[in-house]
Amino acid sequence: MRETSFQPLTAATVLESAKAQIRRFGEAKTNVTDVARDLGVSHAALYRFYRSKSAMMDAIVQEAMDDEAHLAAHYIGADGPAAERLVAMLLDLHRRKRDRFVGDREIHDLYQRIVVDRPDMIATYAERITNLVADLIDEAVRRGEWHIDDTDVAARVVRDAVTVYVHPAFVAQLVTANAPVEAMLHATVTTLIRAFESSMRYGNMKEA
Amino acid sequence: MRETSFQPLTAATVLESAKAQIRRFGEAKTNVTDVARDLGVSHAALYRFYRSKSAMMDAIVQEAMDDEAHLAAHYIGADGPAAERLVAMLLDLHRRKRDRFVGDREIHDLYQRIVVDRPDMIATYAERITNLVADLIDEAVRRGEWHIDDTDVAARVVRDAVTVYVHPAFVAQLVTANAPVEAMLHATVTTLIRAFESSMRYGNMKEA
DNA sequence: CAACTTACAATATCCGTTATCTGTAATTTG
DNA sequence: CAAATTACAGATAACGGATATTGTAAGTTG
Repeated sequence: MRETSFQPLTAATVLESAKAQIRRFGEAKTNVTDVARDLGVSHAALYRFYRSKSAMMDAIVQEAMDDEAHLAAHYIGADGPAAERLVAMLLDLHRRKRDRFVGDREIHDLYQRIVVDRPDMIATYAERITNLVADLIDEAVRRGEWHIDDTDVAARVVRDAVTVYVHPAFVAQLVTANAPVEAMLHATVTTLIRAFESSMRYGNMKEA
Repeated sequence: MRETSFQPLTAATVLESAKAQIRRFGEAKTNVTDVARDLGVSHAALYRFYRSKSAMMDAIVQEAMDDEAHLAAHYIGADGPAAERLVAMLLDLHRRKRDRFVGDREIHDLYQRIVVDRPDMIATYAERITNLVADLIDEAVRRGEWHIDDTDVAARVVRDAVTVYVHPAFVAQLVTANAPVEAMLHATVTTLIRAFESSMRYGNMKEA
């Protein structure tokens, strides 16, 4: 109960209660009346902050996505070789997903549902991360570490190649199967980097 | 109706009728009674060939998987540079999935369900394809085209990197979104090949 | 009057009943 | 007697009325 430790009702406190409900009972058994009861208000009060229940669910996942983007952004414009930073960035993104699956299962399940039900949200998120990768690649090219004629294509190659390590459904499967995920992610990224170091000419590939 | 053009009842004819039913009505509306009626026999007769309805569904997808493996095997031990053969092999695998999605939607949907419900079947299939990729890589290394210290790791890197282009759910999404899938697949595989040409040392990575 | 509650309409979910389907075994047929 | 059918029991799914939930709008309160 949030009610006991009194807090003003805000979008953030509503989201906290919603997450708490989902963690206890799962998304399926979570209804806005229970979330409101947890906050000590009527369910209608929550519609001041979210115009629907699904907007609330979306916001929870959006928060997680923002967290991941922030985590990844940390490696842009930082010191050290681009190769090490790219590996670290993608490893971090993988670990965030894995940690959610292992330690915050119900939220992970919600995230996974959104991946299916909201391709638009996922596309926006994917583009955001891809742009961060593109920024890192651009730096490496400017610093002369890598030689790539089309850094946008290179960024999308990276994104597609590591999707399997960051997509909630695959992470769940790989972790469950006890696969050596980090080693494989490392091998994959190392391979891409080798190509970038050796110089990649993509020619005139048309945009997405 | 298969009944008109008389054929002996075999596992293959049963599977044909099952596929025909699924194509017309979808998996959900397909029952074994209808499949049997289409063949002009009682539903119990089918249990001689498949010990359950789900075994029948599995067999349909297994047939598709076998077809894909056969398609891929074609490129092993063939003439021409390994780079061209790897690109062609993966492009073929992608196109088979895409063609099913575009021209045989109900069977594609069944395939996609099996991916979720039968991770064991998928794992076996994935390993089979990965082994073919490993064979092709081995050849390239033996012929001195590529320089790779651990071809099994390399094969798994290829598999993970192109999963997004051959996984039914992703193919469906990419094709629906009108993404330049073949160009991206080509860019991805080209990148991996560049690394292989330039020489990949994976060191002592532990097995899956 | 901003923040909330109560009241209510529309929608979705639950659940007990009914019907259908699956899988098996005893029985028939060529 | 091999191959199939008919008959049937258990499992699954479809149906529909009762219940709960969502979302809105009118009303209440500090």
